[in-house]
Amino acid sequence: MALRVYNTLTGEKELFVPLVSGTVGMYVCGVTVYDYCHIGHARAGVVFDIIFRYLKYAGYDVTYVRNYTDIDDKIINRANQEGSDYRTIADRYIAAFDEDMARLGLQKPTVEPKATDHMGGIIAIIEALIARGHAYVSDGDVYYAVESFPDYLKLSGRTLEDMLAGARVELGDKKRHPMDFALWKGSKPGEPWWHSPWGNGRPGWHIECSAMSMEFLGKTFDIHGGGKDLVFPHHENEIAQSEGANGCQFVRYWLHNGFVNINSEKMSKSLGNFFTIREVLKKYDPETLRFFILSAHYRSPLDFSDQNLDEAQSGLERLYTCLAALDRLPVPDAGLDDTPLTAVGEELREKVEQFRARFVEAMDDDFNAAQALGILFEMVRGTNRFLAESPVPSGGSLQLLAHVRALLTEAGVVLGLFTVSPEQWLTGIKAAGIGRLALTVEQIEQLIVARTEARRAKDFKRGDEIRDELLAAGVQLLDSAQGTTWNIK
RNA sequence: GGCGCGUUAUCCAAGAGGCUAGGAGCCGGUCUGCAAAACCGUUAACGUCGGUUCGAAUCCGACACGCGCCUCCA
Repeated sequence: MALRVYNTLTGEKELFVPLVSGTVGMYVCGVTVYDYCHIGHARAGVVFDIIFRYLKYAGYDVTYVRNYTDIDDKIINRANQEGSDYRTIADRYIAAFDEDMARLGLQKPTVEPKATDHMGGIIAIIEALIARGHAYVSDGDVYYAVESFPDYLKLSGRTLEDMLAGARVELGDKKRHPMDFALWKGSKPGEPWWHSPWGNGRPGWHIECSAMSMEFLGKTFDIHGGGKDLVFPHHENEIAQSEGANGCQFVRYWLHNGFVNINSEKMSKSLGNFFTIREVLKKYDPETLRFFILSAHYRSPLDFSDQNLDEAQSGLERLYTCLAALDRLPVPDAGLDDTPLTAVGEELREKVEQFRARFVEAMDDDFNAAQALGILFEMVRGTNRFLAESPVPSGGSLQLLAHVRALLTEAGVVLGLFTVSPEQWLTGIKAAGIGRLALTVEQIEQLIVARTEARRAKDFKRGDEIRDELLAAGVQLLDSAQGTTWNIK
């Protein structure tokens, strides 16, 4: 029973052993704040949120750093387009990011630093790199000399020759080698700038993450995460900067989440096939989106479609329906009860006893949330079966069911699910559908009354007509002994 | 072109040498005036061709197809 994680650096699942026993330092690349976040950002956010949650559940004292890159060419371009300044753009999209992530139920990282608050650290690293012969000044810019760092590209397992064979590298006359990258860029007129030993300018992309991770986690730390698309060049360059400047290992375990696909193709800005988080949340509940993300292993591609989101909602509804049934049960007596459980009850008791170990086993295996969900569903099935057999449980049966509820809640905390009460979630799903109906709630309820009267008069033909009419309008009737309620189809 | 990943039933998706994953759906049942919902039960799979092995979805090789990175990306 020990946590194993897939390390991009070695290409293998490894036993996770932190630098300092009992603590974990984790840095995850946040976003460059120049636009609203899309579903790919949602995935990265949720994936590292559950990694954060699970590490804490496993007993670690976790320092989780997730940055905002709030100075970059894209932000400047956006500001120029809008005729505003980089700060206005950055602040607007930081606020939007915070709002989106909060809606998805992400826990706040320990620290959320901004690049522009770390200019001192950035400049210090560049100075160290120049002093160690890893960087050079060229006409107001500073570049990293990739040939000075023998380990360059160790994360993606390639060589400079491999990369150049792609033949899409631009030759810049300021660079000594085409793969050299900017650490500091001299500012052009009208651009934001900071003082530096090389003149006024701004940091290149990559260096801010080296500076902020070192500031909060030290020269060497345990986990660095981000999307797969950051492996090259971003993380590769971070390694070159941090290890070049500090002369020691930068990160022990590199974790990368897979892409969100649309029709099996990567969702990305350049392809234009992306959905923003706020668009999707107009149609789907945030926990449904989270559940969908958790339903595949974090390194696998995840195909985004309405059908898949609908299926995720059905699955989550099954879990919530069971929780709602559990919540309707009376509180069990404290006293012991010797009434033996039925065979079905014994089966459930066994599931309850094994639950925590199986859940931990799944999560210990490189955070396999999809497998963990399977274990939840198995317990739900056992519970439903037991409740079907003993609809009015008492004594020891109630205690067993209370135990089920506690375990589901416990797993829910790790997965970030079941954050609202089951009744509330189930009615929320219903309420979300009402806006899309042609009928008002009053009309629906009038029709239901008319149908009830028809049925009482044994006019089933008329009753069924009303039922079909409502169904065609998207309203599904639920008859029960207590009367008729309804749902959105 | 270089490097890497994937292909599991109708669909989504775990698993990684012998041990029921799971969800959605289909079908059957309970319930119902009949239905629906809910619940229960049930079904079925490992891209192709070879190899290793007592035994292969799982390991090895080839092939096919799909995807990713090599340019800004979570």
